[in-house]
Amino acid sequence: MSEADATRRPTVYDVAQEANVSIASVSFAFRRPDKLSDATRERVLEAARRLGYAPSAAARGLAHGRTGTLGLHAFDLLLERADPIAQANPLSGLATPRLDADGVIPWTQTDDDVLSDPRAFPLYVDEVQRGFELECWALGRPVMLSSGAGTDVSVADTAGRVDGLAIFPSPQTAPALARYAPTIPIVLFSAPPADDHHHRVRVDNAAGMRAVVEHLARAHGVRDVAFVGRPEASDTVERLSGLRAAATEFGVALRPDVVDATVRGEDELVPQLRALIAGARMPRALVCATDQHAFAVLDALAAEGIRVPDDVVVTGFDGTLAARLSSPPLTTVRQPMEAMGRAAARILAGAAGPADRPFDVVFEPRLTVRQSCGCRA
Amino acid sequence: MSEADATRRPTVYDVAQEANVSIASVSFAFRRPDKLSDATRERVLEAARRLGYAPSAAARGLAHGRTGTLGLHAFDLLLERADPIAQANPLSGLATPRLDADGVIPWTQTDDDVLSDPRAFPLYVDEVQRGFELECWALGRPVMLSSGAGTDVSVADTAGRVDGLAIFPSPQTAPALARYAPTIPIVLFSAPPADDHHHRVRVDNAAGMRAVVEHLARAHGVRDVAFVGRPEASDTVERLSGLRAAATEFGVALRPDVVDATVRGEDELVPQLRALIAGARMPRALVCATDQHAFAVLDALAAEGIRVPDDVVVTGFDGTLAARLSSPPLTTVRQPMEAMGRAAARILAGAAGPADRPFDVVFEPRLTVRQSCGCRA
DNA sequence: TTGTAAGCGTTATCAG
DNA sequence: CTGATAACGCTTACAA
Repeated sequence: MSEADATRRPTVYDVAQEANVSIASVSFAFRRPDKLSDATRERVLEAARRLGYAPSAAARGLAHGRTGTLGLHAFDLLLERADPIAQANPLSGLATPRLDADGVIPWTQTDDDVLSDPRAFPLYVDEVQRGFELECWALGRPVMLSSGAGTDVSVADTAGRVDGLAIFPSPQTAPALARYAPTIPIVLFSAPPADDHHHRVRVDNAAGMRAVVEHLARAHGVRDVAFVGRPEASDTVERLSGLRAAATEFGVALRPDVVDATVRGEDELVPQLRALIAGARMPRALVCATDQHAFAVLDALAAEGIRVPDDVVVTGFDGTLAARLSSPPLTTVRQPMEAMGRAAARILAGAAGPADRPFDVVFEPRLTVRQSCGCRA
Repeated sequence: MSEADATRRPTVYDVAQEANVSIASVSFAFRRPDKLSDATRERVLEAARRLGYAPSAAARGLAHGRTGTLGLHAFDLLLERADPIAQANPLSGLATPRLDADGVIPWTQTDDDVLSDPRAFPLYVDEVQRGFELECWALGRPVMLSSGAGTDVSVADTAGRVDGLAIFPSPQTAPALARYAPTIPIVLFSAPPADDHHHRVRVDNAAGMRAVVEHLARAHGVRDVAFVGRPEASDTVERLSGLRAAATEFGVALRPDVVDATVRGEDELVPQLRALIAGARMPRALVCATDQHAFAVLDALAAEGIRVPDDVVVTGFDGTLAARLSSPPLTTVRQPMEAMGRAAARILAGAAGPADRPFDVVFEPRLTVRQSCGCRA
C-alpha cells in the first residue's frame, strides 16, 4: 500500500510506485497493453487493482482532448410537460424526507402518487432519451444528462463536458447553440429545417397529420375539424400546416380559429370549449398538437359533460404511453421516439458516417387508432 | 478574433488574449466575479461570448479535484429485463437504418413495436433513474449514465468520471465496488444490509410481502400460496423470507417448492405450471417476486387455459406501469421508485447531511390492489 | 521494452 | 485588483 491517505483517489503515480515502474507504463498497461511485456503489464494491473485505481476521466479528457461522453440536454422541459411537478422550482412541491433518521420512511413522504402519474412519465422526451441511452450503451459511450434554462452558461457547461450534444431545442436556445456549433457536433430533435449547421432528427409532421385527417374523413366521415395547440412551438407550426394541407386534400373544413392552449391548459380550454358549445359551433373533431393537449381536452370535455367520441372526436400526436390509458384511449400519431434517440446518438458518435454536411434525418410516423376517434375497442 | 483555427475550442488563453488580460483574470471572471473590477470582468465576459468560450469541464475537474457529476451505473441490466432487446449484444436485433440517405426513414425500420412495449419500459430501474435525474436536476448536478458488465474496468471507468456513484448491484459487483468505496461515495439500490461501507436505498420487502398475504388471506380467503422467482437475486431472497413469515402469521400454507423462473421464463414456467396442474397441486395463489415474473406467469397460465383470478390468483412486486396494462391488471406491491432515486442523489450530493456512517434508507412500499387477486374492477 | 518530459486547460497561491 | 506560476492526473512523442 502506498502511504497516501486511505481516502485519496490513487493516481498513476501511486500505481507506478506500487508496481515499481514509471507512470508511462501504468498508462500503457491500460491503453496500449501490447507495448508492455506481459510481466510488467500484469504487475501494473495487479497494483492498480490492489489500490483501487480508477483513471481520472478529467485528466484523460484533458490530455486526450476528448471526454468520450455524449450529452443530452433538456431545457427546463418540465415547464412544457403536463407534469404535476412542472413548477418554476423543480420538485418544489415534493416532500424531502430526512434520510438520516432511523426507521422506515412512510409512504406518505414519497409523493409517489404524483410521481407515478403516467401522464407525467414517460413522455416524448423520456422515450427519445431512452433511445439515446440504449444506443450509447451499445456504442460503449457514457451519457451525460443535463438540463437548464437554455441560457449560455447552462449550455456552455454541458458543452464543456461532452464530445457531442443532442438537444430538445427551445426558442431561446438558438443563439447559445450557434456559439458552440463550430466547436462540437450538435443534434436538434424535432426542429424544422434551417440553415444553421446543426444536425437534425425529426418526424414527418405533415404525413402524420395527413394520416389523421384521412382516417377521420374516410373511416368516420368527419367533415369539420378544429386544431388545438399552442402555435408558437415549431413542431406545432408544422403540424398545423400539415393539417391545413390535409384538410384541403380530403375536403374537410378546418376552423380558422385555433383553440390555443398550453399542455396543462384546462383553465384556458374550458372557456374556449364552452364558447364553441354555447355557439353550437363545436366541430366534429378536435385535432390536437400533442397527446398532452389531447388529455387536457379530454378532461375539459368530461367536465362539460361532453362525450368522446360520440359528441366530439379527439386525436393526439406523439403516441406516448399515457395515450393507452386515457378514457377513451386516444387515437394518436406515434413518433418512433426510441429510433430518433438512437439516430442522434449514432450521429454524434460518428457511427452514422462522415458528417461532411449536417444530417437531417426524418422518420415516418404512424397513426395509432384507438377509441377516441370513434373506432371500436 | 484570435488566430486559432475556427474549429478549435477556445481556451482561457484565447479569451485572455482577446480581452488583454491574464488567464487568471479570465478564470476569476467566471468563478470569482467579485475579485475583479467591473470593467475587466465585462471585458472578459464579452470576449468569451464573442469567441464561444466554454470552460473545459475536464480541465476544471482536474484542477479542482472534482467533476461535479453524479453517476448512475447499471450492470447489463437488460439481461434481467423482460425485454425483447435483452440479448448478449445489446440492440443486436434492431434495425440500423442509414442516416445519410435522402428521404424519410420508413416506419418498418424503426422497430418501434419492439421498443415501445410497456413491458420493456419503463421498468423498476427506469423509474428509479428518473427520480435520480429529477433530484440531480434540482441540485444543479449533471448526471452521468453508464452501463457495463460489472467488471472492474467498467466500474472503474465510471468511478473516474463522477463524484459519487449509485448502482443497481449484481452479484459479481461486490469486489469491484469494494475497491472504490474508500475513494468515492457509493449508493446501492435494493441491496440487503451488509457490512461494506456503502450507502443503501431500499424498500421494506418483508412489509410488502406481508401486505400481500394479509390481503389475500383476509379479503379473498386464500389459504395456500406458492412463490415464483429466482432465489438468487438478493431482493428475491428477502421477499421470499418475508412471504414465509407472513404466511405463518396469517395461517397460510406456503408451498415449499419455489417455482423457479427467470423474468422471461415462459419456457421454464410452462412445464412447472403444467406439473402443478397435472398433479392438481396448483395453489390458490401464485405470489411472484417481481411484476415481470407475474407477467410471465400470466402469459404461461393463459397459454394453458387457466383463468386469473378465477382459477388461480397472481400477484406481483414493484408496481411498474405495465402492471396496469396486463390482463387482468396486476395486484402488486409498489415501490416508491422515484423517491428512491431522489434519495440516492441527495445522499451522493451531500444534501442528506454528513455521512459519518453509511446511510441505510428504507422506504415503505404499498399494496396496489387490482384485479389479478380477485378484487373487482 | 521502459522511462523522461512536455503538454492539455483549469484553478489557486502568491507576489506585485 | 491583476499577473506569474505551480499544481492537477493523464497521454504520448521521444530517448534511452
